[in-house]
Formats: sequence, C-alpha cells, structure tokens
Amino acid sequence: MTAASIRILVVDDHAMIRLGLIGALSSESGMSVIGQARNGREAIELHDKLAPDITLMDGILPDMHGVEVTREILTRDPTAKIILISINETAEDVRRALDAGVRGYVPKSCEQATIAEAIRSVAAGKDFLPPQLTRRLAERNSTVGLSNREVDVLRLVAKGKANKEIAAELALSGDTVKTHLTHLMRKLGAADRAHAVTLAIEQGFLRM
Amino acid sequence: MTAASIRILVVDDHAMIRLGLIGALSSESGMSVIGQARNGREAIELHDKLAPDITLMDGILPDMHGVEVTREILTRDPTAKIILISINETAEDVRRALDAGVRGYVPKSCEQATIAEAIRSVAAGKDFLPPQLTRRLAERNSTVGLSNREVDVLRLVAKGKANKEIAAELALSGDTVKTHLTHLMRKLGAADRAHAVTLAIEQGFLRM
DNA sequence: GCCGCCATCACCCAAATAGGTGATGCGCCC
DNA sequence: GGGCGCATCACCTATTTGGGTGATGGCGGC
Repeated sequence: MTAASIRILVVDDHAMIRLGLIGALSSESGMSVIGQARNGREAIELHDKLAPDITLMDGILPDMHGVEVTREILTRDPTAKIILISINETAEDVRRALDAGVRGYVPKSCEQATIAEAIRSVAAGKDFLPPQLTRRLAERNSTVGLSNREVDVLRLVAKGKANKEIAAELALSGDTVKTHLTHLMRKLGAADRAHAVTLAIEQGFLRM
Repeated sequence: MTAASIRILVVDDHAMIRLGLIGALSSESGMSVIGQARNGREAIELHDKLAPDITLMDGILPDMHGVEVTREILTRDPTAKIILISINETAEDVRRALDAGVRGYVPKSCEQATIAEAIRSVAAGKDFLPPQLTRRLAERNSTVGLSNREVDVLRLVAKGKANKEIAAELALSGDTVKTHLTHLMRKLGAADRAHAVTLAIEQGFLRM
C-alpha cells in the first residue's frame, strides 16, 4: 500500500538463524528488521515497545513455545501480524498455529524468496501458507483430537507406565485407563501402545 | 599457523542457516566461505572439488544424515576436517558423530563466536567440543549400544508391529524377537516396549 | 584358547494388554 | 430435549507381552 518500509521483529533463539534472516531480508527492498528477540519474554516486551508490522516467530523458544508467545502477543495487540517459522511441518502443528492466530506459516527449509513473499503477503493483509502445507492440511483433516484425559494417559504410556500405575497416578480405575487407551488408539489408528507413542510424537501430541 | 585464510565449505539444506553462517563468518577475520552444499551428494562432490580446510556440516540433510556424509568424505579424504552443527545434543548423537570422525561438534543454538572458535581450533588441529557437551558425554557413559538386530526390531515395534509380525518381517522365530526385545529393553532401561520407543527416540536410535 | 557379545531358537509361566459390550452422569450445541 | 462427546467404571476373553533359563554357532579381542 504505502511506500513505507515494512518493520519487522525477528524472534529466534538461534543466533545463526537471526543472522540468516536479517541477511536475507536486508537484500529485499521495502522491509527492514527493527528488532530481535531470543526468547518469548523478550519477544512480548519488544512487540509492546516497537509495535512492528510483522513478527517472524520461531516455533521453538527456550522459555515457551512460539504458539504460546503468539497467543500472548495477540491478547495484548489483536492487530499483530505474526508469521511462524517452524521446523515442524505436521498438519497438527500448522492447525495449532492457525488456531492461535498466526497469519503465516513458513517452514524453515524454505528459500529466502518464500519468506519475503510471506512477509509482503501478510503485511498486505493476506494470510500466507505454502501450497504444500495447505494441501497436507486438507488431506489430513483426519487429524484427530485427543481429549485431555487421553493425552494424560498417553504421556504416562510413553514413560513406560503400566495401566495399573497410570490408574494410580491419575487416581482412576484400571478399567477407565483401558477405556481411554482403547479410544486414543482407535483415534490415532495405532496398533498398540508403542505405535500410539510413535504416532503421537509424529503428530505433535507429545513433546519430548 | 600461516596467515592464509581458512577455506570453508558450508553444508546445510536450510537457505537461512547457510546465509546466517556466511554472514557470521564474513565478519570474522582469517576465514572465508568458498562453497555451499544443500545435501549430502553435493557436499561430497564439492568437497572433492574444493578440498576445503574446514567443512561445516548440518546434522540433518534431505538425502542422508550428516554423520553418513562425514564418513563418506573421510573415506575419500582422511585428512578432511569436519565440524558437525547439529540441533541434536544427546550424548548418543555426539558419540556417534565422534565415532564417524567428526573433529568438532557445535550445537545450533550457540553464538557466532563459538563457531568461529571451533573453526580456528579444528583448523589448528585441535578437536572442539563445547564444555557442556563433554560433561554430558562423561555423565552419560551409560549410553548404551544397541546391536543392529535390536534396532531392526525396535524400529518395527515403533511402527506398532506385534512380535509375531516382526518375526515374519525379519524372517525370525518369534522367540528370537522376544530375546532381542528383552535385551534392548534391558539396555535402554525401559519398562516396556512403549517406553523403549520413547527412550530410543530421545537417545537418537530411531529417527522419525 | 577362552571370554564376551551377537544372533538365533526353545520352553515355561505369570502378568499385562487389547477389544468388546454396557452403563452412568455431565456438559454443550443446535 | 435429544444427540454427541467426554469421563468414569465394570465384566469377559483371547492374545500378547515380559522374564527366566538354557542352548548353539560365529566372530573378535586379549
């Protein structure tokens, strides 16, 4: 719209990636990096102070997840435009990010031009998702939703707990644990508990 | 030693990280990036052609693992000096990298100065491991070695196969599968197969 | 040459798991 | 108000798992 430069805040804990982003964007016209944060707390503070046009947010930060930071920034400034740059490209992650209000989602593996395009697109008010992600998102709308309790159980399964131990830990009957397990295995399409762990990690239900 | 510049080959599939590294190193004196590769094949070709003083290698490449690439380059040129830049910092990964002949291991989360230091150190013939990693390596010499067969079995366990199916797939008796499983669970300190999957992923035996 | 590790198989047994059916109460949404 | 998903529990049953002990052959190291 205006000829003014797009003001960008970069959030990433890896110094190298910050440098790479700054280097990449400095060679693009019409945009400039006005601040850098290396964790969620800094990001929130700096966003308050600088009110950037676009925030490039890494998915994984030392103190909190990029999606959480996004949520926090949006409650403070609902007009904030945040692009998530994530290494993780599962449909589940993308869905969660979009739910949190992210306006763009760019995989870390992309080329410089893609990021610049995403920035221009989001700055202009259009959401940006790379085509292969939207496709995957469409394919995988079978993406399941595990209930809270099911995730509770699964987390303990991943730690090697037997049903009886899980029951004790969650103050449940053993039968209830079995019911949750049956349900979550069916939802995930898992053959057994070990498979459920693999699938849950793949789909981002369990973070390690 | 000599005043000549250290010639560096950068291997990473992420354009941003390549840019970040090049940017970071360009501000350091006495070193220059003379080539870039974005996958294992390119890395091997370029290393043959350029014979760099130092190769900065990403752990995860699209076609092969950085450790494999390292092994391949070292068979072609045993004097090659390779520094692995990995996002993964488990003791097991470090151990494997060192076994493969890596001369330095730097986490992706480090500062620019650390990389420059690693480069100077390795170029001078000294190995480079950040102190927190050597400490962790010492602590965790409980790090186990799973045998090939045990990993074969574990991989199928992670896919949700029952022992009987695993036996069929690997052309083994069901009892043998059980033996491997018992052994690998004992080695990993796992309570059951689901736990074994979690631990193996944590310790880098299974890549997803 | 012996020892240890790997890979293979066998048998026994107790315990855990997976799957099914069925039931209750609660909260939410249309 | 009826339907749906969640969370909770119970009972039944077949299958799987995990643990033990024991055995063989091969391979590598000291």
